[in-house]
Amino acid sequence: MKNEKDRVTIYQVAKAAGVSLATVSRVINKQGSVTPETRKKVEDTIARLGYKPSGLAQALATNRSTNIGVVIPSANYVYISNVLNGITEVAREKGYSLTLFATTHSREEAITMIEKVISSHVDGAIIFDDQLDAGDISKIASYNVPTVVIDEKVTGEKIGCIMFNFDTTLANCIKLYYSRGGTKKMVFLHVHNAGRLLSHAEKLFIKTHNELGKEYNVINCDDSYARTYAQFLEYFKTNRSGFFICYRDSIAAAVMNAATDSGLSVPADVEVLSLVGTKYARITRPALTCFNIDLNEVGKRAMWMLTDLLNGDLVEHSARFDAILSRGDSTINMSGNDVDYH
Amino acid sequence: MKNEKDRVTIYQVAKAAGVSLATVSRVINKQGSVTPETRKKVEDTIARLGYKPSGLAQALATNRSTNIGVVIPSANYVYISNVLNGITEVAREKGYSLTLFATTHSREEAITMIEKVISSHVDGAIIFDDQLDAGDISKIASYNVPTVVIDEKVTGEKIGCIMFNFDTTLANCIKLYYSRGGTKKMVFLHVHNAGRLLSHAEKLFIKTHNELGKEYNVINCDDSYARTYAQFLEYFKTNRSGFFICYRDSIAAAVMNAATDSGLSVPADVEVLSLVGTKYARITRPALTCFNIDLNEVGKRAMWMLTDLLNGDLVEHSARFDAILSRGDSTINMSGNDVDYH
DNA sequence: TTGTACGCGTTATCAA
DNA sequence: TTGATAACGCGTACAA
Repeated sequence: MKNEKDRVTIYQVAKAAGVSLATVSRVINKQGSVTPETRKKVEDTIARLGYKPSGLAQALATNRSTNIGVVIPSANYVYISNVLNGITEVAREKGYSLTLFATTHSREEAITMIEKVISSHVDGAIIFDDQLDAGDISKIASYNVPTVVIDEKVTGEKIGCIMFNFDTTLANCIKLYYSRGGTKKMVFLHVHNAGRLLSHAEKLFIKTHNELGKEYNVINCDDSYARTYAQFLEYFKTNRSGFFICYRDSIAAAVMNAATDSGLSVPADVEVLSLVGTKYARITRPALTCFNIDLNEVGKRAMWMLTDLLNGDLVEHSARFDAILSRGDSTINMSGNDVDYH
Repeated sequence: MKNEKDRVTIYQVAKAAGVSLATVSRVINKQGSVTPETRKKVEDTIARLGYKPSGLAQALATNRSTNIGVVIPSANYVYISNVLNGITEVAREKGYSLTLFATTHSREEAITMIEKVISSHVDGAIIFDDQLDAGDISKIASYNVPTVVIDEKVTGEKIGCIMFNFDTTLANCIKLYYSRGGTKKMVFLHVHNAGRLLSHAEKLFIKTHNELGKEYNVINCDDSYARTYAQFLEYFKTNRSGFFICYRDSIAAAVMNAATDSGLSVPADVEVLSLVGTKYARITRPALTCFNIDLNEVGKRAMWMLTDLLNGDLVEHSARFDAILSRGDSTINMSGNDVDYH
């Protein structure tokens, strides 16, 4: 079928088929006009030699790589892989490949990734990384790389953005809780360096409590199930109640399991709410009440916006996803919608 | 196509700095010798013009793209994203970018992805996809693309593979269960088209039972928490006991929750075991007994093997990861290790 | 130390 | 319908 030596080039195909390489190119791209017989001759030699055009050379010649750069934190979270998955789906549909640029928690590294994205000659980029601010995004766009940003408000000719809105839902929840006679003290679990979504929620949590004149608490915890579970096993030895607002399902489950394993009843003694809910909120017992944004859908939307941007017909450069309260059994007085996690 | 604003090229930098483009190239790659002053002059112009070398052109010229192709199913599973994450970590360390080729359940699509990998001119590939068999892998390797395959036995000059071993652990578990006086009927949950790992486990399950002369059951179910949960809510109306072996945590949790929500006790009435365990096995109550392979580690190992392959010094072309029984509270007579999910 | 010229594998523009 | 030939942006022997 093929020699294990060098790559078969278009030139070798041309030579073997006894035509010019221009003709081969026409056959490959089904462009221009070629005699059916020459076409067949060329196609046969292509098959015989096992020739595959080099995407690299094609991209260089056409200035189109059909490749999208994706910048995401390497943190192994379900909701991140949900976003990635949504992007993947639409990208496949539209014929784009994805080049992954995974960042750690360091901003320096994130900047490096931006440089790589620019160098990599991708047709566009989707960025979902807290380390990067509007300035960084503008920079990448200034290099003529159409970009869609997730969870950061940036606008521009070649920029689209998708925003999350947890604010309304969270504020409503807190108010509803107290208006329905909630008496447990509300506790916000602070995770260091967990991104702007959480710190923003925390600010809102505090602001709302101040407005209502209610007491609250903020507790530091690790972004790890095991450690948070251990921490709260200790915690519940002296504290026997509370309403805990947690970053994501794992953390919420840690608090909840620590509570039940300490002989407390959820939600009678302890109530728990997860901010970034995933399908795993459904497998705990009790099921977790959580805020939900369909992050798979967010990924799809991001990729759609990007293709529109690439085609020059994106009209609405900004989209918003509102968090929906998905009611589980880990809270008492929250009313919310049912969310289908398929 | 429309003309976009032109990219700053090495040639423009050379012209602006008053040197030849070879000199600029030397500065970029820190190769050859350049006078400190010329170097500074060039570096300044680079900064002033905001020049970024084109990875495409570099790759074409050097025949190295510093890019690895990754073929994985698009199914949004935790264990897949764990593998991807492991690959990502090491790739970042070694200075490689990843190009993602996501496949659906169709074999046809998987083949297409193989073609794309070959075309994309990547330096190497990591493949984790059940749709692809040894022949497909050999094909990609015949195009001189060093490849590491996960969960498929393939050998070759430019090929490495990582195998999973669930067999020993599963067979031992089954035998142990009966030898310790297990009386519940064992039930294997068959999921259609869920890949060779599961179908292999199923065969082994049946074989072991036949050898022991024990009765067993196989039940079809969907690879979805919600549907399996509903199915078993129905099931437990008439069946009040059993030992269920499930594909992954979501499915196992569905069966377990359906059992407890039907008033059954786990593990007294119903025992549940998850084959592909993840950290989510720890957040259910009772905690799930599961088989565990550190898939993050698998991803890392795959990438390590690939870099060795690329450097021509891979000695052991084949690696094996044994499943470890991680004991939870969803079974009675299983002994196993503690697994740290960090 | 620096510059010239060619190659990498395509596409695209002309003539023929 | 075909075939030279010039880009595309860069690396690199080789020469100066």
